[in-house]
Amino acid sequence: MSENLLIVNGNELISDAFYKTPAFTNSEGVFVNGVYGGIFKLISILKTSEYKALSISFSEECGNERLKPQILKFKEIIEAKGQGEIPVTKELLESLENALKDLSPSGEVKGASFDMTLKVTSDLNEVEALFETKSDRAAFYFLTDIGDFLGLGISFDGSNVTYIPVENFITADYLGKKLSILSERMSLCSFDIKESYKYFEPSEFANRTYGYKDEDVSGNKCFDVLIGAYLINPLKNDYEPWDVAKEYLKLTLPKRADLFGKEPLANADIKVLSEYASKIAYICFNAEPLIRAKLAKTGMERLMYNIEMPLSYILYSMEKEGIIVKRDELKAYGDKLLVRIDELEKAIYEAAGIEFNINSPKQLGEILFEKLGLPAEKKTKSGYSTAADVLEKLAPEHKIVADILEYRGLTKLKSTYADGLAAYIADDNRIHTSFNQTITATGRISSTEPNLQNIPMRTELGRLIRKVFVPKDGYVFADADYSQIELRILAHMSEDKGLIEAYHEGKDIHRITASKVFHVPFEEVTSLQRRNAKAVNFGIVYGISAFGLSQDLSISAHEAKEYMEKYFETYPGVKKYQEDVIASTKAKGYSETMFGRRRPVPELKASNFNLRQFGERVAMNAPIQGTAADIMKIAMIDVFFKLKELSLKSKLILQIHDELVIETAPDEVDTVTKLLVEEMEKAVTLSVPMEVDCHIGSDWYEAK
DNA sequence: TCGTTCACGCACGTC
DNA sequence: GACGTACGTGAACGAA
Repeated sequence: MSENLLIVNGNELISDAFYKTPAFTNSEGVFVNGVYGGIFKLISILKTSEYKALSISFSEECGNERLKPQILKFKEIIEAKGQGEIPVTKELLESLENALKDLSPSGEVKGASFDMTLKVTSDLNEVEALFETKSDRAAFYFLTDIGDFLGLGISFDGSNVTYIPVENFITADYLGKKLSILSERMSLCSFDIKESYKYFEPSEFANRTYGYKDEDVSGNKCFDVLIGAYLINPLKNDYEPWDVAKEYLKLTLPKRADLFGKEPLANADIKVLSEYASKIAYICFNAEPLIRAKLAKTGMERLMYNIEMPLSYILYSMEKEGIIVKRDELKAYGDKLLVRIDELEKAIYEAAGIEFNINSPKQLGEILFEKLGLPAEKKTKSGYSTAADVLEKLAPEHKIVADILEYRGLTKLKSTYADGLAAYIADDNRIHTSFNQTITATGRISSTEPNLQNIPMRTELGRLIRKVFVPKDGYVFADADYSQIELRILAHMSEDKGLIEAYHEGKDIHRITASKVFHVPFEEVTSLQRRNAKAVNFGIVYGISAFGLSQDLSISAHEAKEYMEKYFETYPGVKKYQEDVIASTKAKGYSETMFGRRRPVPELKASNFNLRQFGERVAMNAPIQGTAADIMKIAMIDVFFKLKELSLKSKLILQIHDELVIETAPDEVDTVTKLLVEEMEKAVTLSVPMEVDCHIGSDWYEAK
């Protein structure tokens, strides 16, 4: 009960708002800025946290003639809602919002305003003095523009903000060092903190040589408002500062694009720059406690403090390290593809009797289904589907189809990988991808510019690209991946006896499944049976439908349904688990991983059947995929700090969901291999063993 | 009118 | 199920 009760001192709330909100009157000419601001704050707290009830106390004392009537007015409004503990309901929020409208002279609800004093200085003495400020925390924001560091906004109390432009003695490195030192004695908060690690290193990580224990949640070191907002709701498309300002503080901050457009920030007015950076620091300072409280309420403190925050530092380090790509060999690979692409292009034009743009699904559709009269399977919104699986079925009908498929495959390799990757090779001959921590709905990391998490693997020709990814001179790659981590998590979470037992046997899991499902001895499982069982195992993890499975295996929906029924007979715990997880997700409105990471699933309550079905698949998949992501993140942190503890030269450089790549010094190969396998396997203890395979190679092709 | 920019759909690479 | 990128297309926009 007490956990969910918000206790408010009414006098303080209104008094605080009275001084922070500019004076204004309601339509009757009575000053109401304090009431307005107070209710505004109350609503924002109630909305961003999970209080079940509200209790507001008042005292006679208020010490200010102008303040008193506003406190009384507020008391009147609150007492109309009930006495003592008032339940927090939708109705309560609505009536509070209506009260706001009544208070506003125009009837329009306005956002709160920045209660901020901004000082701009680059005077060395002043800056030195500023960094001596006594406080238990600070919020800052590095204003950067395509690599240029322009200035720093920083606040120690959430109302006085200083903007320090980079000039003269005040360099980016100087400010970074100041922050590093500051981090030794106070908690630091920023927005998208990974971007500031270029200049500053929090002492928590700089001095750390070991991972994080489950039991000590390291609550108060670094804090990233962006990551916090993401954990609370991972479904949003973006988390710009203005967005957080609006959601948590009801403040309006212009979007960066609106303020500066595409002009380089260096050209912008110092006043605009300083205001923008300072407001973000202000937002961080004031949103931090709200977000911390919400993370505590929702049980995501460990995720935030022990996992995501240290991870952001590690991702920065991996990005900075990068991976060497052999420019010339990549070029040669592309040229080789081009020869064959040209041949195919000619053959396709020849067969079609006309030159057209093969890359255009529209034109291709017209050629195949109208000019050549192949049997069409109209699928997409805008015309014929020419997707690979459709074309494969058409292949026997006309020789052009096979050529088109090959052409598609080769041009994909050429444009996305050969040419695409080449554009990202930096002067140090390395590709420095961006690992994004706040994109995915499930908790996975994503990689962009370029995406190094989808380098070809399936076909031999595609896989050859991996030969151009190499470690530095004399070094090798150590590549470690979890074996079927998601299926193992399913076994653990579903507590299915058969599946758990199967993993303890330590034999080929797909073969065991086939043997059980098709009732044949382990040794007599055919390769087709194994393939089918594997597809079902795979599909189950995705919460696949019978239709989806039928597509995967190119069998009828009826057959697919039979497979799934047989599967559920074999592993009844899995079926039970899936039903339970759908029900609980629906009841709670969100799914949860083993570590408490949440994903809202509003689709489960949709009236549209297909959307609801989608919601069910999400509910089945998100806890599995998300738990795998959590485990890998823990492993990365343990591996990273272990490398540091042992003062190894080897560096973690890539993560591909269930796989880690370390650029390994030749004399450290044995240590690193052992370390990787050990740390990854012990990142979590499940009811099934965790298995990690590690390979060494002199390029990524060989190491995989 | 022409060229550029943008959002969108499609196709396909990975785990 | 979860992503990111390349490409073609058509609409919107601005300059000429």
